[in-house]
Amino acid sequence: MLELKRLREDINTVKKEIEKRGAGISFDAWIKWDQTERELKVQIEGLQARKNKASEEIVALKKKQLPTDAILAEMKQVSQQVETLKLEIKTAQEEGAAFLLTVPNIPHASVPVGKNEDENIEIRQWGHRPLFPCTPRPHWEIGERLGILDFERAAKMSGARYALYQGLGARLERALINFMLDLHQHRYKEIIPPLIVNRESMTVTGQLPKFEEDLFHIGAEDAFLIPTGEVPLTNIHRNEILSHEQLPIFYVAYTPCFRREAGSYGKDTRGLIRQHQFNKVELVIFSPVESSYTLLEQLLSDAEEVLKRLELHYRVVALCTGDLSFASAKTYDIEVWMPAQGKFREISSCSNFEAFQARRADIRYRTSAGKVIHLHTLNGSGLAIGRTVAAILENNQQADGSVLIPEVLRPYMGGVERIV
RNA sequence: GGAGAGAUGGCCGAGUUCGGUUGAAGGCGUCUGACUCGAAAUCAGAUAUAGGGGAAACUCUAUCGGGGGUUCGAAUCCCUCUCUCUCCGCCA
Repeated sequence: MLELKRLREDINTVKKEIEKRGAGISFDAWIKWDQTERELKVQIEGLQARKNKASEEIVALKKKQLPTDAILAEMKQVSQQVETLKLEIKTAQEEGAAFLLTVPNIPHASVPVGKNEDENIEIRQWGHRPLFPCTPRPHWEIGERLGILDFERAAKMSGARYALYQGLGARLERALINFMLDLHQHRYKEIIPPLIVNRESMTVTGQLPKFEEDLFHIGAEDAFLIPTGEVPLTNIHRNEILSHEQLPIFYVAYTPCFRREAGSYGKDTRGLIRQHQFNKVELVIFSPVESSYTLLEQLLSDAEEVLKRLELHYRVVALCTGDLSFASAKTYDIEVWMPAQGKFREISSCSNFEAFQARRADIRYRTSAGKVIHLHTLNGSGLAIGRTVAAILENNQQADGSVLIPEVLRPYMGGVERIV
């Protein structure tokens, strides 16, 4: 949610900034609602003040045992007027608030302006493409041949876009989870959150009200399966006032994630890239406002560190305004090299939401100057586990069909060096 | 699932029986000043958030878990939802 003050004082700049996303949002109706709301508020408050004064007068009259009929009758009327005006203001408020929940965040000044992902900017590359004696196989083929991935049986029990891991495949997935959690321990506090959250939690992080069709909904409870650990982690401090000494707060959590993937029919239909259920290690930071962009770089480098240790070739891109997600002010994607596809694929997304989520969640902190203000939230994948498995299978495949386990994972695999 | 109790400011905790200068006693904490070489102790004062008006001093409005109702007036009465606690049942 954007800052009301900013919208009121500087609507034209805000419009221009939002326009960079290419979202095509009109603020005209909101401006009217807001004006109506403020006008009605002045009227209501005037009447309210009269009522409060009258209330004191009534007490005084009663003490002196004087009649109160006249003033009671008058106040009854005033109360009715207030009632009517309140009904009017409620409509304006509800319409205005509902609209604001659908407005995306303002991109940070450093975000490159562009229409779509083609205009994202590559920041750096790390490592180099592995060389193969013959055409590298896609990871699903490798996984099925080695008997560690079974998509057919997963489809039988659940449908398309589910995976069944077996044997060393399951062990590799678990090894990655533990490796990543251990790696992030030095800065981040480990959390195991609920995987089912309520409507409000989803609204805070921005999945609702706009993207309900992407979520798995549990109708009987009006609850949702989380699409990312970001949701419960960010909601940890909902409606809280923290002290500046507590900040920044770093959290890491392993969670399964659940996504409907509505509208992505035909995309990545094979393999581990796009699943309805996948595992992820998520990093979330609660930051003082002045250091959130420094911490974004920190977050990014913490996520990169995982790929470096796994010795996987990757690049970092800065998303352009047209590719930025709804709640984000600035996002870096980390893309890992996928040899079979011959391209980089997103494996982590690190974002600074500034106060966008904090305002929705009302997460504030007391500054050293004693002011209470909304803090900044950041999150990043550190990393998506399924995609990491895919990257390892493809990048580390050998001519004989086996797959080498990255050295750092071997202690997590009981010393296994190679899947054959 | 059944029966009951509760939710008040940064924290603890009165007030709810009998609705009326109660934005809310008291304590703790925090801040400022006095005392002190300094500190502790002590004393005095200050100490919520949001929004409106005003150059400012200041002033008005809302907020006692959320929503709704009764009333001239609600922390206080009624309804409802959420959460917490106690007892019983069931359960990994």
